[in-house]
Amino acid sequence: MRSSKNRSKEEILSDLLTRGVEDVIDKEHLESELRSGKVLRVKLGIDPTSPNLHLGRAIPLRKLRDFQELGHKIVIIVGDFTAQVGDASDKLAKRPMLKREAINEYLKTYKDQLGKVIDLSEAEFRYNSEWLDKLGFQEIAELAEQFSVQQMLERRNFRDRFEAHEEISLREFMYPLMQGYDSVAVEADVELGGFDQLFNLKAGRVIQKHYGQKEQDLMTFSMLDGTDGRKMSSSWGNIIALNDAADDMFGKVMSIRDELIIKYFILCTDVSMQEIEKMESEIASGTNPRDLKVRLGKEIVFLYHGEAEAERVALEFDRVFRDKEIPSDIEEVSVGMDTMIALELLMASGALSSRGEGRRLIEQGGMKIDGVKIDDVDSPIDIRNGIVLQAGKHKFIKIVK
RNA sequence: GCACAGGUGGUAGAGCGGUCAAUUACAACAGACUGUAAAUCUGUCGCCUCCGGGCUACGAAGGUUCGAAUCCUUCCCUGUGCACCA
Repeated sequence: MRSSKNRSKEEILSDLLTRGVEDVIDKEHLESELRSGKVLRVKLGIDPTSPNLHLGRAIPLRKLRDFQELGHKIVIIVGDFTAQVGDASDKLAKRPMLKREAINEYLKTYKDQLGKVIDLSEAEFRYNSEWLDKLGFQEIAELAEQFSVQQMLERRNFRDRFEAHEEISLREFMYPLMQGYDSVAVEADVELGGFDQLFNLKAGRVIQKHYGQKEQDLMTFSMLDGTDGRKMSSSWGNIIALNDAADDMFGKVMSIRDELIIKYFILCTDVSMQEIEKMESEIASGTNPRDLKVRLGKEIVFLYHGEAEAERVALEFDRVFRDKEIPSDIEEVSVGMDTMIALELLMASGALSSRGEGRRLIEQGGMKIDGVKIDDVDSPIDIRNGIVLQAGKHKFIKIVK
């Protein structure tokens, strides 16, 4: 875990309850609990539905870290059972059920990723198959009794689909029940989630009450937009993954729209709110957003790769994209020839998947050898050891014999 | 079970006998410009090509036709409505 800047408890506390927060229920109760000195059990459910966690998913994780720093116990529910069922929260249409093998596959990589944000050694991990596998129909029926169809249909994405005559599977109604039952199983005091989780989190309160437990408080957070401006989601392919290589991570941050900069600062970095507000007014008064975005990129890379990498990567980015120089560390490909036709060389470099694509790239002026544009598909290239082939803006390959 | 609607390229979603490798939007890629891999603008966006064209594609299999993503048959799948619900 990369610890946050030195913040006082009071600072953590005020950030915790407001920064990037959409809802807190019950706010007064939670606040007094937090000040009571009691150790709270703070739950976050993670469904292993894709191999990579991303910055959006890291938002509640970062909140968990805050709770940890305040001395509370965090409980990560790995939704190995629920992942098979599929949540409807973030989908307009229903989600496919995942195969068990796929889930296990995804799970393998999770702990490393989680460890970048939270302190694993102090976290409690539970798999919800532990209790959900055992639930019988009797009990499920009892859970279901806690909700009416009308209540379910009040949920926005169910209602919309209902009105549009689209399918809503009964299975999807079950999901909040399961998630709620998780809260009972681990006796959660607080549950966190994205804004889209509000309904599910509330269901947890109802179910806990049914089991005679104290109702959990809940917090939801703003959703993060991805690199293309749509909500960050693995299925859109617009994610910045916690595992992304430092260069890639920085580059992706630089490719977000300017309008998202502040939101990213709030949701994905430890930069203080005062400072963020200052930046906001700087932007308004005409500061070049690029500079702030660079700062943002560094802050984010810092969190997941450390300070040295953050500095390095920012310099590298300037070198390659501002000054148009050649990256310092590039892939090498060896070709066993003295001279090659441009297209053949391009294909041999492995940078592209089809020859048509290669032709296009050359015709569009995207192929360079040692910085010199090659504009004819057929032009012969002398292969000297170490020449640098550039295929478009991003791909650099060193050619060796 | 009955009726209806539908299955098209990474996604959404047009096309409804030839002019369809398939409108458009988003995503992606390239170029210009810039402040960056922002924004904007331009171009590209199935595979191969000796740039003439060739090949494979519109759920599957057959069929009609000189010619089908488009019509017919069967099958598979999806959704909605209705019926059934002791």
